[in-house]
Amino acid sequence: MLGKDEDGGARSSRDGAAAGAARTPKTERGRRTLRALLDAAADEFGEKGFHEAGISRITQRAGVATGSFYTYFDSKEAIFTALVRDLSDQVRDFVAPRLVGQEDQLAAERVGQQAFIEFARLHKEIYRIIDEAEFVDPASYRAHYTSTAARIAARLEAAVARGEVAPGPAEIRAWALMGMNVFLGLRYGVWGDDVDPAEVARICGDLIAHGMARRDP
Amino acid sequence: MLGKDEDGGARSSRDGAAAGAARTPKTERGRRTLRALLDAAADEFGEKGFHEAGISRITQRAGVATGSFYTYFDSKEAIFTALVRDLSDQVRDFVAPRLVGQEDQLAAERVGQQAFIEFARLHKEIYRIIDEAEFVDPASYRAHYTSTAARIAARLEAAVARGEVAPGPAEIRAWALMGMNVFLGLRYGVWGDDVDPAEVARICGDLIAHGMARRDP
Amino acid sequence: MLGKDEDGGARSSRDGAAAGAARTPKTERGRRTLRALLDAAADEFGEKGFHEAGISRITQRAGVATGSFYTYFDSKEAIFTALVRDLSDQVRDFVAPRLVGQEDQLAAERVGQQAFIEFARLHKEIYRIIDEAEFVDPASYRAHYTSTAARIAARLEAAVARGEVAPGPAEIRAWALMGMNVFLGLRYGVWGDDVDPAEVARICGDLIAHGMARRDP
Amino acid sequence: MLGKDEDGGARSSRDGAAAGAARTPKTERGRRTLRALLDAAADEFGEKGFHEAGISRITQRAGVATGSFYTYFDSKEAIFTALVRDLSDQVRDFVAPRLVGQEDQLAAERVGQQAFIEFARLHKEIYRIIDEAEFVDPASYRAHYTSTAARIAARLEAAVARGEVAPGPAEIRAWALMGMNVFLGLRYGVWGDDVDPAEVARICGDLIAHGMARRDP
DNA sequence: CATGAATGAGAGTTCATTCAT
DNA sequence: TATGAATGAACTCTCATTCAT
Repeated sequence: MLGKDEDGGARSSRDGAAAGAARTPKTERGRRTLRALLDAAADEFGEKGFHEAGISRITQRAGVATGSFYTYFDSKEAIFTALVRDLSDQVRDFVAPRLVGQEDQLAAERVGQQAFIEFARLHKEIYRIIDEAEFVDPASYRAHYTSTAARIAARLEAAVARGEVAPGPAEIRAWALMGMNVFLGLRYGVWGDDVDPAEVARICGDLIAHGMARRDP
Repeated sequence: MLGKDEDGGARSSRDGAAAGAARTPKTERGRRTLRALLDAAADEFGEKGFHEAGISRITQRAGVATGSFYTYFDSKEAIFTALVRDLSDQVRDFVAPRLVGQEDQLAAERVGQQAFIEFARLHKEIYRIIDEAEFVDPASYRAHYTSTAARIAARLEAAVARGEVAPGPAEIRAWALMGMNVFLGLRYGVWGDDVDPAEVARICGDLIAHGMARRDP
Repeated sequence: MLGKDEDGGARSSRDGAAAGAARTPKTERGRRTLRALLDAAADEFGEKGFHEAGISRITQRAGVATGSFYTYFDSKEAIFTALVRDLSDQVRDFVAPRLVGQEDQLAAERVGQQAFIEFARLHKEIYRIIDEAEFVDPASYRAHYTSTAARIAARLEAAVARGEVAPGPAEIRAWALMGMNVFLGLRYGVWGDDVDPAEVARICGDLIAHGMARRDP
Repeated sequence: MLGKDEDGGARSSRDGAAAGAARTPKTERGRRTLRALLDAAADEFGEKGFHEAGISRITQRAGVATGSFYTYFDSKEAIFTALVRDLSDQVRDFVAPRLVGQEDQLAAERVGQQAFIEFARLHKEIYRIIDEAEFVDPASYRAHYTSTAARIAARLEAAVARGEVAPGPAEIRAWALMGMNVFLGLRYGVWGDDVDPAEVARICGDLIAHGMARRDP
């Protein structure tokens, strides 16, 4: 599943996306074909899933010949990986800017949660694609969650140091937060839009901050 | 992903498991063959995943002829569905008994969390299988989480009524709890056993009960 | 295709039908099972055709176990052959009685034609089954038409000798008559009942008797 | 069974044959492969019949890889249908030219009959293939005979109007003529060549023209 | 004589990838 | 760089027949 926590880092944003897996075209025509293939792949993988998707259906959607596919990608896995990365960048670029400038870490978590649900609503097929990486490319799936959790943990430790958050084991807490995040995104972003993301984020933020135990006066 | 919350209900435990998708054998010999196929399928799907798994490899593992598979299942999808249900029953039967007799609901959630991680450690392949249902049999995947969340929500509402839990929207909270549950199970049950499940459950339970905000004296 | 011309002969009528291909049961129970299998086979072959029909579907229709089939028949072909013979007897028993006592041979042909169409209307599935023998059991298919034509030819020769019919090569005429017979049965018996069989027989009989050339005064 | 009466109409002769069921190749090489597959299928279906025929045996005969079959046809049924149409065109192109320029309609029918028997002698396997369409593709089988009969009927009506043929119901007569035609083709074209087609046509033509009743002076 | 599970060869079909043009 | 036909291994699924009970 997709996590919200792509807060910048090494990769160059957009444009050069998917550069690792795809051959870089030298002509303008080639660039158009590559983009057409990625877009077609997003549609095809989104509709059918990795295994039901077909290379020739992707090329058909893109309006190019079957053989042209291998001018740009080495294999079906390669374009899938390129696509996951392309989309992963899009999440990061959507969420990251909204995290900065918040009052404290708890507020930032709440805002991030809300942004993530909103993103999921806009890109339902993307959610499914990244999820399937668990089966198509397990290493990257694992890496995605491990690194996302590590970043959340780092933020929590910093927040503890700043006195915004009560002391406690950062990693366990990070995985718990990520789990909430992902499932609320699934339920209120992808599966239904019956509740305002801001409301979801508020409830979730309150739970993270104060728990659910009865509060005596 | 798998949720812990299968606390009883209509389905008869074990034995009749997978009854919905498999043809029910009329002889003892048939019963043995069916069980052998399900066990073999759990191994095969667990190792290879749905698409890489092969019917003939399943029958080989089970020690029966290829054709015998179709005496019990209509298709690869059918045995997968049957297997998901079979395993789902196993989780429920493992977790449910430990939920009863707890002091209050917050304690029950903590105990359930611990039991779930322990189960995940014993059946790592199972976790992967149920996860893949999102792609192989989306309806059952969705049904699994929707109904699990509904049951958590019902417990929370009862707990609110009993005054054990502060008032708040049950459904959102339920999805948040389920998300924590699933991801902690993934991290500390399947991917690593470097932390004691009891410790994980304690931290998580504390988060659920009191949140992470700094507590002033 | 089926011909009308089963005018008695060696085979014992009904009852012992299909005796050649099926094992003769010794008990009353066995006799019932055999009959049930033949009836079920008529339905199954009639609906699906030989290749799409299934032994186990036949036994299901008959309400017996799969294995019981081989108590009575050696193979799928065997029951098919038995069935063709069973049905072939039925046509003969239906048509033959009406041929006797006609004024002359031309009248007999007309009456036979009418009876045949009427039979086809009552047993549409039977028509199809016998037709398929061309592919399932070519020898018997060929034998059926060859012997039917031979009998028609013999009748024609007798009629020529009696002066009822103009001289001419009997075999060619016989095949021509049989062809008309079969196709009119197909069109006005099996495919449609929009025309009265008596009318069809009258037109056809007139053609056989006087041809279609303009008759000058 | 095959009828002789494909006298022109909309379909473009040869070349574009089978266009309805086969994918149209875009290169010359593709055109050659398609033709090789159709020819190989005619041999294979002719020898073995539809159900005993095998796709891989067809591709072997054609000298192409198994998978190449599906570049041109969707299924075994599809190539069978294409083949029926291809062969149907061949009959039409063989018979139709000889019908024109005859003295009157009765002469045309006689000539057509003869041509049809001659064609059957040259293409025995074709006869069997089209016959099996009754079971493999009933719709096209039915359509073939229905439309053939309709064309014969139209010719008869025109002949009646011209005074060449005595008045009478055209459709019934058409089915009777087609039946003769088909069965004489089977007997004297496919099953035996012991009689000169011209002789068969002469006898049959005489029957059609004047019937078999004794002609008093 | 009945039962129903077991058998296994063989079928049609798919599709990622290659390659001649 | 584009094309689209060619490839062939591998798959799921069928079903007539056998046999232990």
